[in-house]
Amino acid sequence: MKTVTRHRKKRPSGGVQIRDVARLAGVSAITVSRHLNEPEKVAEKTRAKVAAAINEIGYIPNMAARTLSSNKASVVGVIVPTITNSIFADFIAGLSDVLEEQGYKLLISCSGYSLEREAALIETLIAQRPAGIIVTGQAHSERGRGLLQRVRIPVVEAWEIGSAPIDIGVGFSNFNACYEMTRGLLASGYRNIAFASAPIAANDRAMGRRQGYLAAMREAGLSPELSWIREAEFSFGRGAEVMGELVDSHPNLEAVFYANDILAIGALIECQRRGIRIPDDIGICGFDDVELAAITIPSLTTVRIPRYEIGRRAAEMVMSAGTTNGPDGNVIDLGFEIISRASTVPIFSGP
Amino acid sequence: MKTVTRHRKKRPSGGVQIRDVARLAGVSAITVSRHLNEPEKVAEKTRAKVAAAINEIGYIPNMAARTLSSNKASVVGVIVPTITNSIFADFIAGLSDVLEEQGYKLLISCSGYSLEREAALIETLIAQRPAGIIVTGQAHSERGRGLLQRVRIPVVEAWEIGSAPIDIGVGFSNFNACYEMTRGLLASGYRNIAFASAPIAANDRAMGRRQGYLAAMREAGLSPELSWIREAEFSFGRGAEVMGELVDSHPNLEAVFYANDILAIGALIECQRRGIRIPDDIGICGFDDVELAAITIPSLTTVRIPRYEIGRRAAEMVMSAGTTNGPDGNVIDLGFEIISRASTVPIFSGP
DNA sequence: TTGTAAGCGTTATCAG
DNA sequence: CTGATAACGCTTACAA
Repeated sequence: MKTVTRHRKKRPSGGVQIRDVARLAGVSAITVSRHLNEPEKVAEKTRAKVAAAINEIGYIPNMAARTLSSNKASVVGVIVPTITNSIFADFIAGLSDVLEEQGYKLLISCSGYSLEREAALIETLIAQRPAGIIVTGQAHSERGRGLLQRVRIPVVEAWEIGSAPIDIGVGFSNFNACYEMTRGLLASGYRNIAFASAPIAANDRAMGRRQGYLAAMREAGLSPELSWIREAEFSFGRGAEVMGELVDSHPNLEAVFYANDILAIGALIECQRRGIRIPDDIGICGFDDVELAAITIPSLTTVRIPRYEIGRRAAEMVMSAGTTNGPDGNVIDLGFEIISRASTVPIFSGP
Repeated sequence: MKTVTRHRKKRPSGGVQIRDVARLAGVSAITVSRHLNEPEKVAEKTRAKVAAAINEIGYIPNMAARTLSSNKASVVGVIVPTITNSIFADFIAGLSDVLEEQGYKLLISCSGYSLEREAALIETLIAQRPAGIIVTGQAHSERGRGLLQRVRIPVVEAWEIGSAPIDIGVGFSNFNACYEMTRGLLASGYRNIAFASAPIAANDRAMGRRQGYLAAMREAGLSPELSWIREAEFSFGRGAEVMGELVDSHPNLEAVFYANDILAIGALIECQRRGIRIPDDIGICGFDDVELAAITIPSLTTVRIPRYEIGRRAAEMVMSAGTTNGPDGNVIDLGFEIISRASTVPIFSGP
């Protein structure tokens, strides 16, 4: 008879494991696991021993193993167009504050305003098996949308709630916000109002804002020509350039509505440079209400949006999904606020 | 004799697995794994079958399992004080661009300028078993430092290279940058120069900047009293307030060196409000060279630092660690540049 | 070039 | 309240 002796193929292991803690504490691995995850199910005395052992050898759990074994993730993924725009930084701060409190980590990706790229990022995000996914806007490529629909975890679409969300929507209506601001400008006497936003391709928020402006203008019997509607990359410099172009080509220009404050502040600076008086010669308003908008000279009329709060609520929805996830409670409108300041004549808004 | 029949305890599984792909393609799981990780080791025909199967059932790999099995992570962790400060947003953009290109995901945490919090975040980060860790600065709590020293993955300390790094340092000397700028101000004739920075507790970059200023001043035979040295939270508003305080209490004030542009621009606005002429009455300079600094009126003299590049290089160092990780090549000085603009008299710097 | 078996570090399950 | 065992989905080691 032949005896085959097989060597245990022990692969080189990294650091301290749960069984090392168990051995030291004189208990089994599962008890250590319980101590970590359901301490109330472990006797006081055992708990003390385990805690001492963990502390002594500096054990740090392996989340990859935990995720695999329990099928419960400790990370949440978020995709924003860019982290460089401060509104998304504030948004992420909101997410981060809630998630870290709950012991989750945040996996951040930037799509660069490309829907194709977004879809690729969604896929690599799903590969990480996160507890939830938070994306920006409701516009996705077909593939991206398909992935989000099939994935079996909470999906939050943040920043735009115009359409029905795939799963959960948290944000405000970009259309309504710009519609209201434009109505305010019209009510204050402005007629020849130009509009500039970020490029609208792959950006449903910018698109919604433009549509809101157009709807209010048309309602007032005005039909802005194409030359009154601009797209500009997000920067002070581009805001300044657009202002110059508009002033040069439209002598009858009365106001410009910039769909973000950075463009608007660039415009403010360009006017100061050219000696154009704001609001006497031309009214300017922005969107976002960044810190700077309140202290420029003149201060900037704008739309305040709850950037940080959108992050918080989005994170909370991911955490509580399954609990509150009724077919009705899946859209959270956090609203907006018209902030009338010195860069326009006073704006009266509301019903 | 008693026969014990054990049921296979099959736990409910989530989605599509590698074995489903294998079955469909008529190969073994390991072949699918190879197709994904080392495609050159799989025959052309097999590859096609596997690719078709993956596509057909929409297989997305499980990174938790891959990480556990291969002991190779697909995420990198970074800890910054806050994501709201645009310099860290640019830094993260640099990290992100390199890492995503390499197929890695970025795990971001914010310490809120607390070293205790940083240590806690380092621990939860290590729990994720990332491929590397990138932290801000070289100042850490004892516990945080211990964790970083013991962890067996690349550790990059970014933004300050004053001391010997734990593993790898990428950034510039905050001391030198402020020393040079202060020398420039002195060489241009300013003597009564005030200095304001972010709070220096738990912030070795701010501390280094202040020390650089002090060293240059002392070298010039000047010993600024405490009232000339300020700390202010990062905001336009605080910059404006500090400017007001300095002007009110120091009639002989000639210049203010703000250790970040946001404070400096707040000061610029306060001066415009008060009718203080810049640079005629007082010189103002900043630090960081944010976009706005170039277009304020007057434009802001400042120190340009390679924020995005620091991110890129930090990421590259994490990726290549082990390859290039000699005892000498572990500090990368990306330098800085004095940018003389209109908010001071011209600054001549350099040797 | 492909396949088999074992193992990665943890937790679910069931037994005591 | 505690423990033994199998399983999570993938990759390494080794074999064919």
